[in-house]
Amino acid sequence: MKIVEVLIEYANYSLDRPFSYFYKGKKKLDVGFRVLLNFNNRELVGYVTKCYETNKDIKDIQEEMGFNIEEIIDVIDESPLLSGDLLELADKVSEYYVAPKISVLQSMLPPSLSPRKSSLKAPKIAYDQYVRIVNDNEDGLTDKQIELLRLISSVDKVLKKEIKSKSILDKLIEYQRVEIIKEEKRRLKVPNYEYKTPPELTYEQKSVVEEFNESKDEVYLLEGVTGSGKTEVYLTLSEQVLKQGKTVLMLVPEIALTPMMMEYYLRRFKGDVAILHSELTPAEKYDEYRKIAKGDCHIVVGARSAIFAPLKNIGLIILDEEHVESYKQDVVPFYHAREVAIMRGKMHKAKVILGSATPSLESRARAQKGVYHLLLLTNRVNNKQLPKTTIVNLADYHNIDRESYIFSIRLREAIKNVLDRHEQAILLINRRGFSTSVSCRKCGHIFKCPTCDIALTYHKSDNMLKCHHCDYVCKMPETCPECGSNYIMKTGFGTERIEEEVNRLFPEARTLRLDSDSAKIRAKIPSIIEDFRQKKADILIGTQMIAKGHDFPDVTLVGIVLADIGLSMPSYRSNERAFQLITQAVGRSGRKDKSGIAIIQTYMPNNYAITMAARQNYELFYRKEMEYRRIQNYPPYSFLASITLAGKVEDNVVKNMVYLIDMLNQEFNDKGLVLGPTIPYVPYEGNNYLRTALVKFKDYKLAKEIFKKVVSIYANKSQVHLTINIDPYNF
DNA sequence: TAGACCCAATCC
DNA sequence: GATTGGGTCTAC
Repeated sequence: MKIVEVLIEYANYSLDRPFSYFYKGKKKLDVGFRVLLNFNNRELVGYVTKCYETNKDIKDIQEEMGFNIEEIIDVIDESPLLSGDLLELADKVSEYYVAPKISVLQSMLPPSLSPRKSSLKAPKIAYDQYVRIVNDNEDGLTDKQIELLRLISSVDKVLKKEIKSKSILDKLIEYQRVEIIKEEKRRLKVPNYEYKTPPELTYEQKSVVEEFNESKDEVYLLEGVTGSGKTEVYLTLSEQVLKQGKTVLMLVPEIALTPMMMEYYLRRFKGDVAILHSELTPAEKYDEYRKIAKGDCHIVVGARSAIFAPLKNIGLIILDEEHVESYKQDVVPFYHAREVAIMRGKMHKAKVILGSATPSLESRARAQKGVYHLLLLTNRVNNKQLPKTTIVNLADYHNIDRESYIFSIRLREAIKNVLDRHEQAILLINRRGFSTSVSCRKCGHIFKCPTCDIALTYHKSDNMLKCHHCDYVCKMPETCPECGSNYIMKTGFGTERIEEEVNRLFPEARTLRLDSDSAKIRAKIPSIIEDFRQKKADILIGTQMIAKGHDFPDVTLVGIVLADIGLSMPSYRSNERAFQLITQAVGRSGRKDKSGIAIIQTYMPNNYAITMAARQNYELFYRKEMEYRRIQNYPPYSFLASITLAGKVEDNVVKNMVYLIDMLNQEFNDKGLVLGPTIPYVPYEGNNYLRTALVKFKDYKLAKEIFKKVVSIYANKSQVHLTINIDPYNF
């Protein structure tokens, strides 16, 4: 008989401990297996963390333990899901982020393997059936049978479904001349790109590669201006690592950029590459994951969760565009792929490269202190000039076009010039939809999301009101639900409105729009980008999706329609975000032989994030922003953690929060600053009222112990539910 | 996390 | 006296 300790699939602090069961069956069972079990009258999936053989009587065991134990219902897996090193990593992640351990395991594994009940219904291995020769003796066969036998033997193996004459095949199988073999199928179809001879590295790229090779440091920050050829450095170093017999983990930020990096890696390394990103179907993820686990490939290109890819013997981990916020998971366990990459790098003794043109302040500060090794690429590969950039002050009415309240005279003229010259333009507005808020002119009622309590955005294309935080949608009402009047007012604008405005002012222009609405349909993003690259449109309108990484040779104008969005967001990072977005967007303009221009419209023309971005001056921005962070005592000068309480009764939540803040103040004493209770930006979620406290501190170890204490106190409170977010981004 | 259980309020 | 609902407790 075996005794197992399991973690239950509920990611809850009060259940974040092992539960014991026994197993008398014959199936293989060990640490890392999923099991089906009965837990408090419910059938659930558990993850085995301990497993040992015993000869003792169950009665005695129960006596020893002090409670009754049951037998598990069934063993789900035939082999352990996670290798020892990934398990160790899971421990570190759950420890650092003060997160329930099962939540980490659940985020590490693809849906089909995740320790939760729903994984049992998720896609399984798919097989292809092949026909293969066993014996090519033609004696006693009919001519038709011989014909098929010869046909099959001319190739190594053939897909069964490609053989039309089923009855002849059946005979050949019966006579044991051929057999059917099953092979695991790869459901993700990757294009077969042609290999291109890599370009000769520039002098600068070469010296970066050399500096990297000669150094023994663990973490590198590769800071390279847009177009300085970071990708080629990644590819070169990846190739080196592969030659040493080690593997490479390449992380990219989200969908919009993955296809490009995928293409580069597939071109260079062909079938040695597995792809793992959020846009894959569960079946595809499962296949890729298994392919990696079996050791069938040595490179993984993927988004955030790919940091947990089951690669063995990792030699190099690269995070491209390390500053991008999508590396931070915004639900439990709230991990940041960069931090996990560094943890994993240490475990494997693998080097970690963080690459960006506009590094996050924390990374750059660590590089400054020598914690990371700074590598610089300062020249653009093709000596492309930086675009000439103008900031237009929207607060000055002289600048406003009479016929359009969205475009200034300057931007409108620039668009016209681009169209006249048959070049292309990109217009960026970091907000999708048509109008950003809808209200009743008569009674002032603002249309808000019933589950999140934030303003709904009007989408004209389907005449719907949508919540940009959850997936709530409703038809655009004709009358006000409060007072019945039909004076409904729409204010603010997003991508849809810009597109309409462009079509009105420039009816001859062909436009394309790219935001997460148009990207709802899978695979539409690459096709829109490709259409624009092939000049099937003159103007591309979009959100930040279009700002990153893409290279459009004919774009000579980038217009940022309203740079202020994001700056007004209540976050200590809003300047950094705005700077990064504008810098990236402006960098899209111009080509080799002719420099482009960029126009930034704003009501805050003197904001340093905007002025520094216009000049593409990272260094100066970094210094100014660091100064601000130092004065305000924000990261990287301190650690940050947010604690949120959620509950059905608002009063209750507030009272508990006040009590919690009191407790935090006592615990931290003068070693931390506790702020709150604050009503978060999304104040209401899933029928729960939310309140948040923010803690600034310098001593991480101390804070972690305090948080653990807080968690243990709140674990069993049923009125309020507590979550902790270490290094949060939205405060 | 969610079902069981308990107690009180509410209904006929 | 039965039914409903909310809050609390607990799981191996």
